[in-house]
Amino acid sequence: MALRFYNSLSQQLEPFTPQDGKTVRMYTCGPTVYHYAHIGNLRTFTFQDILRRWLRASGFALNNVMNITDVEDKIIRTAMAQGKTLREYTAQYEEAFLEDMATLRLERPERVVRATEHIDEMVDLIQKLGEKGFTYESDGSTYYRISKFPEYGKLSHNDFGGMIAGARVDVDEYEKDDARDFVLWKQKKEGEPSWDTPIGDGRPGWHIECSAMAMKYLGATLDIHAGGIDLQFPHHENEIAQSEAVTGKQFAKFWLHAEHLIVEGQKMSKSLGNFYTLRDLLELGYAPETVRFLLESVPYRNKLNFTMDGVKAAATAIERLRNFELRLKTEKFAPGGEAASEERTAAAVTRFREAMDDDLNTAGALGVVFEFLRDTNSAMDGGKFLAGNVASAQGLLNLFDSVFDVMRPTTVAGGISDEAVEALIAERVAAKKARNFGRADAVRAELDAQGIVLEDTKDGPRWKRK
RNA sequence: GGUGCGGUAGCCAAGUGGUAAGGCAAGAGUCUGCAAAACUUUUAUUCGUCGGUUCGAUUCCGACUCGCACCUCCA
Repeated sequence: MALRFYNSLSQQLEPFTPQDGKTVRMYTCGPTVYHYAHIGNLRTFTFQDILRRWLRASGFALNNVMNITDVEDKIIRTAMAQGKTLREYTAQYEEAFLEDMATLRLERPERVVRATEHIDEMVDLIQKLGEKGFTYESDGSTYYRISKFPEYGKLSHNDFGGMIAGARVDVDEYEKDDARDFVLWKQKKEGEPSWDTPIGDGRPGWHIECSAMAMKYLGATLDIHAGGIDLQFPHHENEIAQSEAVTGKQFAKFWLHAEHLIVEGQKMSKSLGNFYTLRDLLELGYAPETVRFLLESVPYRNKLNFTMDGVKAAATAIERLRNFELRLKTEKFAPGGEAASEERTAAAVTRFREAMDDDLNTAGALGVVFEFLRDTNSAMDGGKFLAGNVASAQGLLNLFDSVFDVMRPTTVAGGISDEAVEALIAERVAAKKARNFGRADAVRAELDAQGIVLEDTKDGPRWKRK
């Protein structure tokens, strides 16, 4: 089965190929930089990273644009309260966000673009919408007239026929013709940052930035547009309305939405005290790759219950993977090759690919890897895994890690060097040989204190960092 | 009220019209100077409840129930 994704637009799994057959033109909704990213945000960005990596593993090139929303009500309010310019205020969080991405090993999209640097494109788009009759002005602000776009609702599959009973009625400070209409350009308020443009002195609405930047860099029709589930409505619905009204072309072939994360079974919120940033978790002593593994382990369309037990389980699971690789690299296998082992590895590769091809079923893919680990460990114990089987097994691990990226421990600065460890181990080996177990145990304790775990195997001692 | 998602072992979590992956935890074992670590192994007659379709359903359909999300800013 070929690569396929669940398309929110059709609500079905669809086979995926980029329009030109080679390069995937993808737009991913990035962060609003008014606070540190929380673990829920990072779940979505981890999904986008997995998506990128698997597209590449499937043989496609990537052209991925991610936006940074750096102008928006909350940003303006807080920046002004702190007496800072927009840029001064957002720079710190943008930097922190990019740092968090790097820490979690999330690849940097080919282009990361700021909303404030694309005001001209937004204004241009709004003017085009105006020429086509999709806008109206009210109190100096410009709105999108949804009644002019009959397909409105096709992404969120909402019925907008009339007011929605039970839903809270929109209370906007501006006058709109229809409660559904959304603002494209907001008139300047006294003292707030603004841009003086042909459509007035003001600032852009939230939705227009993505349409403008996506089409500027990726053309009228994207292969993939991805983001968090909460953006499906109204943000993405509005992007479609803006973009398709102007181009008359389908805005995105595929819409991929990542489910939210909950913490200890509850919605994450500051009031519940279960609101975590990556920094919080690192301070608790968890390695970045442990957090990454946990975020990856549940398929993106399912809610992920983030628990401290889960983080600990993730850490142990990674240990198991690393132990296997260590064994693969250090054990002296007998010469020759075992056909059964080659077949097992080849089957695992196929099944791993099938799981990932199936809408990025990371849980299934992990199952394949762990099953492979168990069976291969058994084969090694039984002498059915030979030197000639190492390369392909390592190849499977490499394929796995090219997507999951958890094998490499995050290095801690200032630790004991590899050479020093080796020297101590050599000393212990000598002590053991001389049956000086007191000294041997002392060395082991010393290494332990340095965060080094020593393992005696039939091929001699091997070690790893905790 | 509308829309959508989900209820699978102690916890997390895949999955299929043909009789339940995997991870963690727990029990047992192997190895070892002692350890540690590692590895192996055991653990759901059962997939929210009740009906229906079927030779056969956890998997399809219906009802019910519980939980969640969105419909307003939100990854």
